[in-house]
Amino acid sequence: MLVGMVPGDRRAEAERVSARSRRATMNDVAAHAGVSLKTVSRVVNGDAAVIEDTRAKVQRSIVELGFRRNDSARQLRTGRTSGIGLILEDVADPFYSTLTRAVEQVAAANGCLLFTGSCDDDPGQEQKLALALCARRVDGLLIVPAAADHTYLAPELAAGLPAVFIDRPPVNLAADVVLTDNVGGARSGIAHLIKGGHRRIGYLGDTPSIFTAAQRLEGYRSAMAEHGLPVDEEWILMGRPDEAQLRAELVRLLTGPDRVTALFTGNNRLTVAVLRELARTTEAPFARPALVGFDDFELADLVVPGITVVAQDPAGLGRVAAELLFDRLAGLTAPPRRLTLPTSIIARGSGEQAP
Amino acid sequence: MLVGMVPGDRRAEAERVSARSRRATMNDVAAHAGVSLKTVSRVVNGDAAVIEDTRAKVQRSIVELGFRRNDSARQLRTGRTSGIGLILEDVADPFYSTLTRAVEQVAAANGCLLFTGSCDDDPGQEQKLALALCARRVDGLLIVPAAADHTYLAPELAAGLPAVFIDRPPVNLAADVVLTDNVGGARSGIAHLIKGGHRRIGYLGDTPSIFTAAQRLEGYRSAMAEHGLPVDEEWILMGRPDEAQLRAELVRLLTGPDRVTALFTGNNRLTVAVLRELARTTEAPFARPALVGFDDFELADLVVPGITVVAQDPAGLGRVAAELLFDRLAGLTAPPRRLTLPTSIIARGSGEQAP
DNA sequence: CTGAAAGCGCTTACAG
DNA sequence: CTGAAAGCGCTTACAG
Repeated sequence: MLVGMVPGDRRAEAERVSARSRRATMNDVAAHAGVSLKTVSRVVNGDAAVIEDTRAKVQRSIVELGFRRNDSARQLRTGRTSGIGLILEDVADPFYSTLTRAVEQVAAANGCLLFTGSCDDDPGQEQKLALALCARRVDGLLIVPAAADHTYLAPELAAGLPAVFIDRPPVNLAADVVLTDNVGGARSGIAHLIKGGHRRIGYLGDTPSIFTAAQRLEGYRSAMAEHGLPVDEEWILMGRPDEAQLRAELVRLLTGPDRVTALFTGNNRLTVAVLRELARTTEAPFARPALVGFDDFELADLVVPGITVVAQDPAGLGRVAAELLFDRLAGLTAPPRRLTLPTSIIARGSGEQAP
Repeated sequence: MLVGMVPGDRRAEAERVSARSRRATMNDVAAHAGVSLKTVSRVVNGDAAVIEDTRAKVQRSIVELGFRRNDSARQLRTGRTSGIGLILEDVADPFYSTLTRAVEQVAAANGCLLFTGSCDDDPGQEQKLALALCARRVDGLLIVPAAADHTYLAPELAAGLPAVFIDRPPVNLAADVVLTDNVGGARSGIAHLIKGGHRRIGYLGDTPSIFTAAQRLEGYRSAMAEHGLPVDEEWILMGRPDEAQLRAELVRLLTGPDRVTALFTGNNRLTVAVLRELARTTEAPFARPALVGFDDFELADLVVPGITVVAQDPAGLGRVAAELLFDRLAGLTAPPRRLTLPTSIIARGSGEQAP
């Protein structure tokens, strides 16, 4: 008992604590209604085989006692949790939040709740989240992976857990995966610039160890090669530069006799970062380049000129992956599948600028 | 057995099914290691009081059997799920996804996983999600409410469930809530326009039944009144117009001798919708008004002119609410609290345009 | 330092 | 249409 409590407080606290530690159970409801535990279970689960009179009596006891079924017990008995987990880089990123919403909708349609967890591209965090979800016995797992090795999941998959990877394939693990056509998307974006007359095209991509970043760079190289254009390695910039670095690199790329006339940015963060730098330099030391970005983003149509993008389908990735997961839960047995979603070019002006 | 299966398939399927239905338990590990169930429990939970030799033996059995603790059982026994739920309008909206990320971080810091659910401002959906989470016995609930009545949660709170409301207060229920200073924010935005010389200011807000929409409108009215400016009710537009309606209303507001010289938009969806309409009408039938929007958004600095906003702190809302929730879980007993987070004006050009 | 027994709150399998 | 018994896989309380 805390210092300064009066007797009334003591009772109030005892009630609070006991309320917290003990809610009405089916047994309590059964006793209150004068029926058996099993009959309460039938009523709670909407089992038809209960006479209306009994049902009403039980229903009254349920309301009176504030009973709500404890799903932890149900989960333990049935082995199903009606929950799935989604692990991604950062739910605050519009790409991932759109994907999350699509997953949520498929989950809801299948009577499942959704756990979400951001791992910030940290392999350790991914593993920690994934195994925590496994311990909770989620019915399935959806992962935008950060790890470079997924053998840690092998025992879980062997035990029957279905997992679907999104946007990047699993490593050292056989599992379903849903991807964007990164190579084809980048290739089409570069081809678009080449068709517009550009022959010297700079490429800014994410850290090359990231699957999608490597794929998109490959698309760039293959498009250039297809059109018989040489690539100067100085035109390629991979990583996550800070503002100052980016600005310096842009100056380097966009000035001098060997400058590029167009830029391709490998994801929307890079596109926006480049836009911000270009906007800051109105008294620019360089001519504004043509620009095509991988990934659409809100307001891409409202800046001037509008930004031409290679659009992915984040909602489609989430939806297709979740549907595949529920196919597995419904009993689909087939070798791991790899699905690839197409991209589309949305021309808005920045990519149609002449050299 | 499916048609076309060969005996090998049958065994494979049986193994798959049995793998799904039966994982190694602590009992299995105990038998395998030749120790008692309790000792396995001690090892799994990192209990110090186990001699190293025993610990290693158990650890080996755990790995060999692919054991992972079943948290459903643990949850049933302990009454704690180490999970919290977050219900909001739409996780794909940047405002909510930012908020979600902040909640996730606080949850992770407290060893909790996070359930998220979007209810699309549908009261029925909110209730369904909330009660499903209650049945799972989440340790706490975070709600951006859609419902106009929360008595349905009273039995749950009475049973000890802590709940914190975010962005909008609960109705007919005593619970913690974290709000944005909507009245003050809108008032400061309007005052900013008035200081710039505007006397005729149009107001576009969300459906007035939404708490924040009503509060912000109140801020508009009070700022106008404070400065002795009359408000023509024709200047006020509440709701969610489609493109054609919005365009018609903008033409009405922005043309003629009685036109307004500035607009205040009550949320970022309206701000963007207005921007889109203004951008479409380069051969506009009206002069471009000054514009201040409630809510910041990405790229607000990249359109021309940059958009002046009254910025909220979505991450702050999520963080503060989650911290309050964990304070309650840590035993804080105090009357329900109402916290209000301040807004700030970010001037970028659109709001500094002269009448 | 280790273990045997009870029990968390449900559903399952079976009986009548 | 209704019920008594067993058990899901852990942790708790207690004993030695």
